[in-house]
Amino acid sequence: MTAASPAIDGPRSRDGDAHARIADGIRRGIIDGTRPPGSRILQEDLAARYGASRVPVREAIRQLEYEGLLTVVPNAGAWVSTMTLAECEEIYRMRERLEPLLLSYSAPRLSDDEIGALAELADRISDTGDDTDAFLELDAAFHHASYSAADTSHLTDLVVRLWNLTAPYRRSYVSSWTPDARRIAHEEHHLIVAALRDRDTEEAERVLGGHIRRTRRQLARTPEIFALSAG
Amino acid sequence: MTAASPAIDGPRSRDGDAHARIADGIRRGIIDGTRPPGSRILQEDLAARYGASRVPVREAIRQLEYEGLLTVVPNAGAWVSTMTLAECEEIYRMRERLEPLLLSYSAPRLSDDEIGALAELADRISDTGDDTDAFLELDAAFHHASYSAADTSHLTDLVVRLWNLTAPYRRSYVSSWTPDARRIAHEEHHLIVAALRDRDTEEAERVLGGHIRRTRRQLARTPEIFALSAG
DNA sequence: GTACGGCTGATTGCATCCAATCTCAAGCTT
DNA sequence: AAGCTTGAGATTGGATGCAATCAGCCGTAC
Repeated sequence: MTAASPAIDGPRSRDGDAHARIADGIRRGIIDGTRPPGSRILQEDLAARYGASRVPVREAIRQLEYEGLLTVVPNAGAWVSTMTLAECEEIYRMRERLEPLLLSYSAPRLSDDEIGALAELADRISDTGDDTDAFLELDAAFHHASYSAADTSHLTDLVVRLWNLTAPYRRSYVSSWTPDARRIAHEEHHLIVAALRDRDTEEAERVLGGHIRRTRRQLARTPEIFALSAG
Repeated sequence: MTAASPAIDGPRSRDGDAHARIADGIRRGIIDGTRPPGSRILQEDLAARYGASRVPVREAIRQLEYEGLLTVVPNAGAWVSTMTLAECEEIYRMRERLEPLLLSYSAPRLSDDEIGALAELADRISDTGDDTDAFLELDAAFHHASYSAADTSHLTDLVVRLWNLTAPYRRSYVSSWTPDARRIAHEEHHLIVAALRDRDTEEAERVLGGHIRRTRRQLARTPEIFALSAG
């Protein structure tokens, strides 16, 4: 009864991370679109899927609730959170102020090699054409790498969390971009790399802030992607 | 065995909020100094104190871990998080960017009456003299009230969370202020009120940002309050 | 005198079990 | 025919119990 999962968790031992494994799994499902906004989360399903009991599942659900990814109604259940356009804009405004700050921590500590890798990533992003999945993956890698040298804890976590919150909508949003909009995004990436090369942190902050601000304003012009969230 | 707490939780019923009650209790203890940074959190203690079992206690611990208030080590236990000066400065830099944003949401929606109440609060803060406890309470009330009209969700929660994270250190920090430093803080409160009265949101943002920035720089000059955290 | 290994108590991680609550549809009343 | 009530099944909330792990202590060997 306990383990639907075959043998992979054989040790039945207490690594003390069952809840973390489960939370990671749910989170990944939300980010990659397997669990769309509004879909139900059943404790027993997850327990079976991860070969655990409902206790660590409940801990994972509680954690994801506080990350904002799940909405829990007492005695009723948990659902993947849906966002309104206004909420999504709120997140983007927060990112607009926080990510330049994070970049200001990271930029002075990036090595020349790391900046070179960023330049290469920016090139590859420019080559993605209209392949949305490729763009999403490389775009996340680019920004993440640009922050990688920051010796911050809370700020880094928060920025990742804000990315995750909007992840379910980013796919349909990005796929609606015109070729022109894509081109501008690509150019902004190259501008960030140039500013980092110049060791001009302020300029890098400014370009990044504008990058996020521009995507926010564009988001406001595509409200239809939030209509289907009610499921 | 189950209930060491006398009778207050009599209904034994499942409101579905046992974990929330417990989390609130621990959080309050951390904020008011009852549970100082570094102090141990025992699951069974809490279960007894709140007349619950360890299951909801664990959910509460998971939540507070996510908020950053607790540090959990697998198979070992949970402790109230300690912060270094660098971490605390990081939090202040985040607040420096986020609280003006939150104020920009709230300011246009504050009624004249609410602004009048803020003015009165600012006056009362000016009268606290060197009563640190009174200052802390009124200062929190002032800023909270200035944000109260914001129709935001994630941003509001986050700002509260950031306040809570530095709460254990704010008391000893504020009590180290010179009369001059206190006077400047009081004046900044009045300047914020004046900007709100003028319906000049940008100016209010600017003053608030400077207010937080100034306290951050002052914090950097009193590193000794972080020494006693290992306790 | 000091370092190492095994033992005991305390504490955590997780599974299982039971009760309370919700959902939803069928049947009854008006 | 529409609305309300009632019951069964599904699902969650919480309590209890047990195994795994950790911290500290004592005894022993060198």
